[in-house]
Amino acid sequence: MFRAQLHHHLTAAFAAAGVSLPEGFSIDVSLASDTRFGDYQSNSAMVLAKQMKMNPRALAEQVKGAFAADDLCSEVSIAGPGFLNFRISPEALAGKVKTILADDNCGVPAVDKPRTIVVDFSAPNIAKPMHVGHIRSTFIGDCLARVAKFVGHKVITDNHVGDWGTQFGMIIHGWKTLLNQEALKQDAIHELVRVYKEVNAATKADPAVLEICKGELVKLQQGDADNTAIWQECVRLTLEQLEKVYGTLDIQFDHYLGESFYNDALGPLVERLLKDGIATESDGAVVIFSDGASKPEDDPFLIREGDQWKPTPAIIRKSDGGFLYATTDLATIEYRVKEWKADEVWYVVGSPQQLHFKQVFAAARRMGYSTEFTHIAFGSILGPDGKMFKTRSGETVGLLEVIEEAVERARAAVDEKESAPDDAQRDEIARTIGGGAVKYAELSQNRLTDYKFSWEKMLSLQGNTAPYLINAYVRTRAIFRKLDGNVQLTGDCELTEAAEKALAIKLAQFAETAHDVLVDHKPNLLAAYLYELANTYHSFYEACHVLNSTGTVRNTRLLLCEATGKVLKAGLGLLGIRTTERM
RNA sequence: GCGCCCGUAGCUCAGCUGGAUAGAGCAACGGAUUUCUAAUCCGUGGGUCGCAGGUUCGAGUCCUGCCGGGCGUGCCA
Repeated sequence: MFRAQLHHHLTAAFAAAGVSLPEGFSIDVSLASDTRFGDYQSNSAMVLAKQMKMNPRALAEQVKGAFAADDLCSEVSIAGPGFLNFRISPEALAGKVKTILADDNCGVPAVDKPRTIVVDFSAPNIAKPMHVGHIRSTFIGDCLARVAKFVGHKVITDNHVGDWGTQFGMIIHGWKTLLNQEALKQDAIHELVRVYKEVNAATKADPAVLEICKGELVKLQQGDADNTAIWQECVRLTLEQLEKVYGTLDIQFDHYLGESFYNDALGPLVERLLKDGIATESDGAVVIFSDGASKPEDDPFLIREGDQWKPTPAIIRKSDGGFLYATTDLATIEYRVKEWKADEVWYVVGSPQQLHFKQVFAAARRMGYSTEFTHIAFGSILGPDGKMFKTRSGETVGLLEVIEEAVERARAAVDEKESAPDDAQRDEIARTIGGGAVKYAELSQNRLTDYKFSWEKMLSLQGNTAPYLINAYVRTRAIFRKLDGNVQLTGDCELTEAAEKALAIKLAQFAETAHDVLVDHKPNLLAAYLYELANTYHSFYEACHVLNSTGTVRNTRLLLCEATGKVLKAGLGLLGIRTTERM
């Protein structure tokens, strides 16, 4: 990629200019903040001059004089206090366009050292529907897994479903007393939720019911055959329905190892932690306290109370003998490291669980695991009142409901345009556009900030949306459809018009973007890039007519169209969004 | 109380390890179509980047304090 090439040449130029870099200093090359100055820029001369108390402008001149990459850059200039600006030569751009067309990965280089990365995301609960609150983890996790795989990592996706927990006491009791078999066949999750809610209400009215539920839970935990069978059926029915949802979302998992998968490992794990002195007993529970290895302010097991530090241990076994999700998470780590040889584990889970993960990761390190754990946190989707969507409150919007509404609206737009001859095709187009719109609404957003859920946002088909990007792709295809196979593309590629060059440089930057997404695990960088690419293509499309042109100009533009279509399709694919040939 | 996160245009949001005149979309207004899909393009207006200090050639970005909001903080996940 150009940025890496420039970085290489610039580093050499600093050395050739006789500048020795301070320890730990790395030269920066970034996209130009304003394309009037160039395609790429470096601020390193200014930063370095400051550190070394030199004149930044003079240092920049020195480096510029030593910079040798005539084949890559048509222009190197210095501006302001010492910005180094680089313009990529039309020849290099043309070469890159051809590389994108020839390469399966659109010219995106693979990482030097592929790693085995487990991505843990989505994690819905059994006997509960997926609601909009699951959007973030599901879409972000899927996207990051796709990108990681795309750049050459070995990726294992694992859906850590919530298939074990205290709610099963109530569900089992409800199953035995309130279940409607017909309704269960119709919509299993819906019926399970109904039963759960009814029992939940009953326990509040009558403490005796609560006792019965607790009894059912204990029986389940002790391996009672009837209750185990009911639980297994709940899991089976829910997963069956979830698979359909994931199917419509184009999301796949390599594994569905839910919490229950680790049940047998929990007891021995706690005993081992006790034996190794990592965990201790406290008030009847087994907990992990601080080991004092890190500074108090960095210690996840300490919290400041007034002017002293008070312990906030991770509890791994309750005083009643029950285990908690910290226990399960530790057992899960052991499995992923031992069985899958994971180098990294990414947890795509909301930011409220920050402390929990800090503790779990710290405990895992104390257990001797050097695996790199990352909590890929995200903000909350808020209700119209600005408060969190609560899982319990029932006032949530279903994930499928949102998708269906989006598809319906897209279908109306498709009908209006009459872009496809028959019904089945229009349905397919509407699904692509509607589903894509919902995904894009999420993925184009910075994951760390909260945002208010709005139908308008999720369903918008105008502006910076998936339909806009898909439309750009459709336009690339329409041109080739018009040619009806009557074209023989050659290697002739001469970029002369500003719009052509702008498009070519944008295409080239897919490589940088694909890698940048993983630096901070931010899909919105990819979405922003694709939006810019589509925007640049639309401008090119208006400025440079393709089919009316001839000779090399025509061939060049056709190459640009082909490359744009290819990158858009690949990029949207990384967001988990499909494309369509017409719309 | 303490910790973490957030506050940017009327609304929804970008803003990459500090960089050039703070950008998009929606909404508003004005243009563009005998030509490759107008779900498009081009343009106009719109800002005390919560407030006050500080660091420096340069701060939306880093530091301190304050205001406002959210989340978390020993036996739910």
